[in-house]
Amino acid sequence: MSLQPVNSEKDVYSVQDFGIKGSKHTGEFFCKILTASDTSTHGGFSVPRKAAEKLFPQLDFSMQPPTQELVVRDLHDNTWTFRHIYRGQPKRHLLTTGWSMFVSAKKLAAGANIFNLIVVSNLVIRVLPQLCSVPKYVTLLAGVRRASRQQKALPSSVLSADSMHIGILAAAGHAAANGSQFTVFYNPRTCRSEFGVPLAKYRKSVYSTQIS
Amino acid sequence: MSLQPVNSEKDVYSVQDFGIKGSKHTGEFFCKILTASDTSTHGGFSVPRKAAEKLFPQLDFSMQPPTQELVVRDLHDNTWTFRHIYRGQPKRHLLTTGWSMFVSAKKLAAGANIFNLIVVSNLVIRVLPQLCSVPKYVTLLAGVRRASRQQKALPSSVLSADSMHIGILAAAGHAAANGSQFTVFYNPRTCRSEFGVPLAKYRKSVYSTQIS
DNA sequence: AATATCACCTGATGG
DNA sequence: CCCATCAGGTGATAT
Repeated sequence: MSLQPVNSEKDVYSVQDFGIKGSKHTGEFFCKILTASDTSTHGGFSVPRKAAEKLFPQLDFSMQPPTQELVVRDLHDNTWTFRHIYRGQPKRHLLTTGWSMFVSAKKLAAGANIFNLIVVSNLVIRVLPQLCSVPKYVTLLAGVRRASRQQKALPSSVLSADSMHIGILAAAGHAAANGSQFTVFYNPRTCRSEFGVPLAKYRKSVYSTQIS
Repeated sequence: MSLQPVNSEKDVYSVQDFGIKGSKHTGEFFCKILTASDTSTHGGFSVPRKAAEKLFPQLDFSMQPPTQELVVRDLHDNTWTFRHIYRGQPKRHLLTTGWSMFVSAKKLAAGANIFNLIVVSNLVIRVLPQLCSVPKYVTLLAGVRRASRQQKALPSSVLSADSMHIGILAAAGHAAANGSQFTVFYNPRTCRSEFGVPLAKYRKSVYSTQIS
């Protein structure tokens, strides 16, 4: 999370402007339980046909094979670039180059073979309208699952929670006083989650007032 | 083993004529302990450089990449075709197409990761002089290892060993009486073997007389 | 320097 | 018929 000082009213954004465009966006997402093949280091992401055709910018089918570059942005405003290709026999949509980096960065993992269970987390990706003439936002919920083997707990800070709060507040106070940017790191939650909720729905239900 | 009736003196071959050309052949073989990569379904066989350069027909290095087809014959006179290619960074000799069929047919397997142990068996391959102007025979000892998991014993015949001998002799006798061909199937040994011995050496030490 | 392993792209196959 | 998995070829990297 990056916090920046507000210099004018124009820098204040409402939740509605924050990328998710309300009802216009309804239904424009898909959720897929990741398979072993999707998360293996060996291959890419097999995109369900309907999702690709409905949500992705249309491919130029005169190309052999049809290919395009998809630039997506996650909730932390990190951008990810994927090669989107339509190939194979029978033909199918795949994300190849760039996908494995995303898998490892997000610690995505397939579920056990028996249950093929993936716990969906709160990761949301919007496909940037880079290759469309009409801006088009796509929401993609990516599944996240804890590795089944017991993970080493991240070395938590030797500071107490109170000390950390104080430190963070001090940093924020200093930045505010000087009009400079500062960054707050937080631990992404590592517990399992049973549901994936579209960001807009979450915000609507949680916030009663706008945030800036 | 295929046995055929002898019809004339010209059909009698000495051991020397049986493919292995005595001292001319000395040293023209190599032995390699197969790695996991060599036997995986994923790739080919990584040929030790010295072996490839000394024993294989020379590649045409004007090709990009240099490639040739190697036709080899095993002791049972089965022929196997391998694509021999020199590629990668750094450059190396590989057998690709055809190798995996050979691996599965011969039940080749890498050793345990810990020991990388392969038991060398009595498989000998000669590279046919197909692509050389001067006939050139190459001996290659391929490693064989039992799968470490307990294998189902092959269903042995319900016949006793004595009964089988009698049956085989009867078949042979009938074929000999009628001047027809017959075939004896035998179980390739499945036990581990600590050593690989060149065929010529083995024959020299075991047989005091020629066989036809 | 040689080569074992790996990441990654590919079409084929079959549930 | 979709797509999960597989077999196989490639250069990069580690050993």
